[in-house]
Amino acid sequence: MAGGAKARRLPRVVRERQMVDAAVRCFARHGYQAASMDEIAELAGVSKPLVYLYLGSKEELFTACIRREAGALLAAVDAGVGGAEVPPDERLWAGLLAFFTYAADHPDSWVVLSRQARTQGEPFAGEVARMRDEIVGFVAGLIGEAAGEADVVITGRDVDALAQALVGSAESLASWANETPGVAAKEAAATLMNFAWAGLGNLMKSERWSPRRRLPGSKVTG
Amino acid sequence: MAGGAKARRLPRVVRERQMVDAAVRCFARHGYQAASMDEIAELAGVSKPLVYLYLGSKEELFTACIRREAGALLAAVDAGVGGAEVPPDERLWAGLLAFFTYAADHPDSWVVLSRQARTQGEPFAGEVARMRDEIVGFVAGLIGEAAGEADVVITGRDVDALAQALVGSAESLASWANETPGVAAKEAAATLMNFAWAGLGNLMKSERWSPRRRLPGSKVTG
Amino acid sequence: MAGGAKARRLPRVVRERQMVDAAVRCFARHGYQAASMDEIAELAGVSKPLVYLYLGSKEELFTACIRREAGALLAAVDAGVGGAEVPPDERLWAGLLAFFTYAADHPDSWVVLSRQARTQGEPFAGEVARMRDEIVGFVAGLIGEAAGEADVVITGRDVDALAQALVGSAESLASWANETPGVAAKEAAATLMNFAWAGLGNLMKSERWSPRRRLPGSKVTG
Amino acid sequence: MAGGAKARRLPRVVRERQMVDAAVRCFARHGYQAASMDEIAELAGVSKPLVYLYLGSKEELFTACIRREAGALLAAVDAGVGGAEVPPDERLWAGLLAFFTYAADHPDSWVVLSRQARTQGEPFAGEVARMRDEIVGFVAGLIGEAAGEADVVITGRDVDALAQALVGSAESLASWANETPGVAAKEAAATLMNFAWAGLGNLMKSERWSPRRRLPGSKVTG
DNA sequence: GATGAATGAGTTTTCATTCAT
DNA sequence: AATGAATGAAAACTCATTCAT
Repeated sequence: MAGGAKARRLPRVVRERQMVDAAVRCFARHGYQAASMDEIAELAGVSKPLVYLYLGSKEELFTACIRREAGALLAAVDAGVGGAEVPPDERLWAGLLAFFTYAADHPDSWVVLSRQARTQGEPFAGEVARMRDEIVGFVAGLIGEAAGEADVVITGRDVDALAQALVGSAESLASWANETPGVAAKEAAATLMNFAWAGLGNLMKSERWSPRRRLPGSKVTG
Repeated sequence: MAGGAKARRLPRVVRERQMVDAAVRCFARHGYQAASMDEIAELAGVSKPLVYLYLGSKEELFTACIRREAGALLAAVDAGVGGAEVPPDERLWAGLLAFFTYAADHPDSWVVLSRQARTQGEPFAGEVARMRDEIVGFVAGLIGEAAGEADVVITGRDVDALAQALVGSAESLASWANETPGVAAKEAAATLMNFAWAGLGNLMKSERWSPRRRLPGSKVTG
Repeated sequence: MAGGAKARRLPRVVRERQMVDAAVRCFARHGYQAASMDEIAELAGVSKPLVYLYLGSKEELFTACIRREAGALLAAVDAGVGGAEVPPDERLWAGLLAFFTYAADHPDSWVVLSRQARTQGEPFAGEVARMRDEIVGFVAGLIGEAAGEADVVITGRDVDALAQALVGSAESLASWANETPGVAAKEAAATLMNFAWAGLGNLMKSERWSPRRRLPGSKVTG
Repeated sequence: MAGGAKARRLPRVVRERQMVDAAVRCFARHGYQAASMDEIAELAGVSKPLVYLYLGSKEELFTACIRREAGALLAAVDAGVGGAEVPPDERLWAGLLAFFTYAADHPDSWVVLSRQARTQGEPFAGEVARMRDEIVGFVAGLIGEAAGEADVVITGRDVDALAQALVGSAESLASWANETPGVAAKEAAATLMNFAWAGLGNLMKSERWSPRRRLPGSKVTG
């Protein structure tokens, strides 16, 4: 008797994967608090005590979800990005493409990481913040590298701020793309690349925007 | 006898404000689900039944928070932005400045709007999405206007995507600024202005970024 | 200024009547527990503290309702029934007619007395039981009287049981008549008179029903 | 180890029965609204969550009580009544006996069915009304049958009204018997049989009661 | 390896009731 | 004569978690 509809007595690793899969889905759909262990167990096709036996507690289960999904996202981006011999804009492009592709392919994972985990306070926010910091750091590195190549001096905080801005726009675009039918990952990546890298390029050329001077109360003149 | 520690028998409007104030704080700190009506009532200095008498239910209370804070944010931005006679970049600058200032001055409000409300599903997500859409629309208008001035043709969806990216980076920067000591609203606005408007400027000049061509599997050559 | 839509500053007696009127209606519709003092006060057109000022408490209010309505029902029946010079069957007929008429004219009152009050345990059940006992006693008196006239000896308990049965059938018929369109009070009274007085008459003649004798397991024979 | 004071880990069916038993008792004593789930759970010897897990909600629990008890009452009556070959008066006698016996043996059940359920509005009143209608229908059938045998023509509504009256008197007697020490089921059934069947018999013989004619305002003359 | 049975602790919500004016 | 403001107490219901098998 092989290939029954419901496999019993599976090895632990398989069962754990099923459970975390189910949990990611539930957490994505309902949020951490509203997702119930009952529902997760049912969706995983196991009994509740087994979930506790393998994953410990709801908190640990959520943490496991965050860790696994964060790792997968980072791995996907890392795999897409080339080594130091590739110029920074190419590396950013590759990273963005990998990122948008991951977000599109794993919408539940993306919702958990970008939304649910960050609103649940510690320890979850910290857990996902670590991953985000890594990405921000990666982007900051690229920006710094580009600045170096262009012989431009930028303060560390400016670099951080720019990286934050870029990552934020990527996050926003990813969610928008997931919710808007017909927006491909490649398209989103291209838009962002145009938007961001060009802006960075100008910064490199020290072309900064500043408000025009005008007399208080007077109308603006061309 | 003035200035007692605990004011009793206040008029309804005052009490309602106190309650919504307390609720915003609790919801910001713990999220919608984890915040308890008990805690909110205590923080507001009233009994739970009064909260229900005046605000109806937890759901209505959260909605009231979202509406009030979204209104305040929009009002702040609207008040900062000039009319159509002001050029778009100036209007964006003014809007960003007002936005970052609001987020810095009302961190709980900002957390509720940007994080908590958006993760709680309907009807809350929709409530705050309306406000965000207004801002995205405002930014999209500016971008379109700038494109018109530069005689550049951009598709509506590209404008939308750019607006999403810009708003996303502003959100990201606002949260980062709030969590990073010593980052002023003006500074954040300036960074974003440089980053974003310059990027848009390049787009206007049709200078687009595109990946360099390379043979599959081959190394990239500078 | 006379004849306004909402009269304020009414004399106490009037206000109390309004309140008890409203209470009877609410208690009839929702039952004692489910009826809320808020609703009663609103229906009476006064504020809740006034209800408490005049009627004391929910329990006292319900008791007041029961007392007033029970008194009204008894008064109606008493008024309809003649004195001792009238023969018992005529008195029963008059009482039934008055009773069915009252129940039809005051359906809320009847619901409160027959259903709501009796299910709420003490002290309410006792309150209404007193009234019912009076009616049962009245009926028992008539039966006893008729027995006396017919020179038949019946035990007190038999008389009680017969009175209980007669009153129960009257109650049942009254509720049925109120819920069944087109059944007049007079009709119900006539049906019951036929049904009951004839049965009593037979009893008077000592014609009793008893199960026929039959052999166990055998078929019944004519 | 048998006969422990408190049995733990019982199969679901057993627990459910215990819970419904306890619920019937509480509902009978306090009514639907006043009975608390806490008390029911305690009386059943389980925790509240288990009650909710097995029975769903207070409403469903009450419905379950009504259904079970109504079913038991109907089954008891059905079992007592013979088939169509038994003459109608014998069938009525058997039904009444079974009915009074059931009411005496299960006083809580009887209180729930006759009082509590009928005052709680829909869906409970409807639930129990179905059962009562079955009994009324059964009685109406007997009356009709008897009328047929006696070659008497009665309208359907008269039959209905008589059945309502008979059932009402049975209900009244049952409650009275339960509250009055020393009244046996058999005695109550006999009283009712004498009272009711004789009355019906007279109806069959078309001996109807009617008020004597008298001049308006005049005294009655023997 | 896996589960049916069970619960402590907490949630939102409601309501009769009172105070201060 | 009358009320807007306010609450203590308790209700229904849920959920993460564990035990015994």
